[in-house]
Amino acid sequence: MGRRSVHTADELRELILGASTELIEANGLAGLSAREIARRIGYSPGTLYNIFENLDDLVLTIEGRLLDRLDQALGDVPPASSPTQTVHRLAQAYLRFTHENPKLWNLLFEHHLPPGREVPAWYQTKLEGLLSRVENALAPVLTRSDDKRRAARVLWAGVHGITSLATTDKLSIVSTESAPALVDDLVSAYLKGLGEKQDQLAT
Amino acid sequence: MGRRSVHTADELRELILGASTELIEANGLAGLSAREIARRIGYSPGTLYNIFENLDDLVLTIEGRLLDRLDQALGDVPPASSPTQTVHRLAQAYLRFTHENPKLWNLLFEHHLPPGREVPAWYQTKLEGLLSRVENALAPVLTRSDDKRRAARVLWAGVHGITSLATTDKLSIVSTESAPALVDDLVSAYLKGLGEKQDQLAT
DNA sequence: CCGAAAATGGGACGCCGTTCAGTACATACT
DNA sequence: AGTATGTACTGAACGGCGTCCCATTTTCGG
Repeated sequence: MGRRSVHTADELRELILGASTELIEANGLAGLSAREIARRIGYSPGTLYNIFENLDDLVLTIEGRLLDRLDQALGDVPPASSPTQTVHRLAQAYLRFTHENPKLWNLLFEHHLPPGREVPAWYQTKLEGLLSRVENALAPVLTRSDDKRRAARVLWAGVHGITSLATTDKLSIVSTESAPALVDDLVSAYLKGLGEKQDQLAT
Repeated sequence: MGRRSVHTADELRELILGASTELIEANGLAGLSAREIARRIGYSPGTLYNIFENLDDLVLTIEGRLLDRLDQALGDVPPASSPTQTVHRLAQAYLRFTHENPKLWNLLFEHHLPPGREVPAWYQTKLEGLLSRVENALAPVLTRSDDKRRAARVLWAGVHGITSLATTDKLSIVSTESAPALVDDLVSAYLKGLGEKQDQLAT
């Protein structure tokens, strides 16, 4: 068979990404297969390889879009009266996002590149963009940029840890329902502790 | 071929677990395959299924032993002068353990059971045992058992988040070298913040 | 209208997990 | 010692997978 031209390359690309996303939302990374994608969109497996280098490339594309969506969700958070409150809002928005897209979110951690292959540069850039949202929220309260960097990373990792344990079947040390309370507790206690430390340094 | 009886069932079990562990340490879960295990130990793939129900069963067994090893490592941590210091030591011991066994540790999060299958009861028990080590360390400083539970979970999840981001290729928001400092920062600021909260409640 | 380029299908290769019938061996019994 | 019994084991088979590639068909430029 030859050129069908019932879909443009871009349309085909979106078809593939759409079908892939559905498969992942249904069954995680394990539910994804080139053959199943092809079946769903009515093309043969080989066609996928005209558009994506391989499945890893496809998955990275989906991950990129997911990071964009999270960035947008965090961007939609209105700044609150205090930096502390803003961080709380960001953390809860992150939590909400992961809760609404659990399988897709897990993709970021389920998926590994084959040994030796590096993550693309734009991927790292997107992550830094997300982190900088937290850093900016912390700016009024932490002036030293090293402190800001560290605090943002600790908070990010902490919230990630909670959501990661909550959305993973394999050990719910943390239940889905308790996650928001834990996140609040982490953010408030950690920031309070940081504040006290600063006071000590100031005296 | 018939019974070889060059190895007892227990020896065979250990051979299989040993080869599997090596494969995972080399290439993560992706490096594990029933056929490759069989090749390495000089048996046919079918033999594995006399001893383990399937690969998931085998992997869960490895995970169980890993959790036991971590439990032992945490048990070897000597109590410090203050509860806060003890928690610091526990956190650093956890970090060290994951750093020394990165691929094996990642197994806990890479591996998912097929949909519908639940984690065995002993697995949950082991996890609770680990958590209770943190709770016990917090006991002198947090009397309300709810507070203890929450604080232990937040700390556990927080440290997990940091190590998880540090040991994952796919985005090193956190570098391996900076992880210990982040863990210290998290523990000290969080506990300080908790202390202040308590003071407030006491007044 | 024809030739060239491009897109696609479909089969092939070498993997995978898992199952199972058959076989060769060790043991138990006579 | 010889035979019967049961079991540990093999190896092939099934249906799946990712990826590659060639033949074919269709579209487009001239």
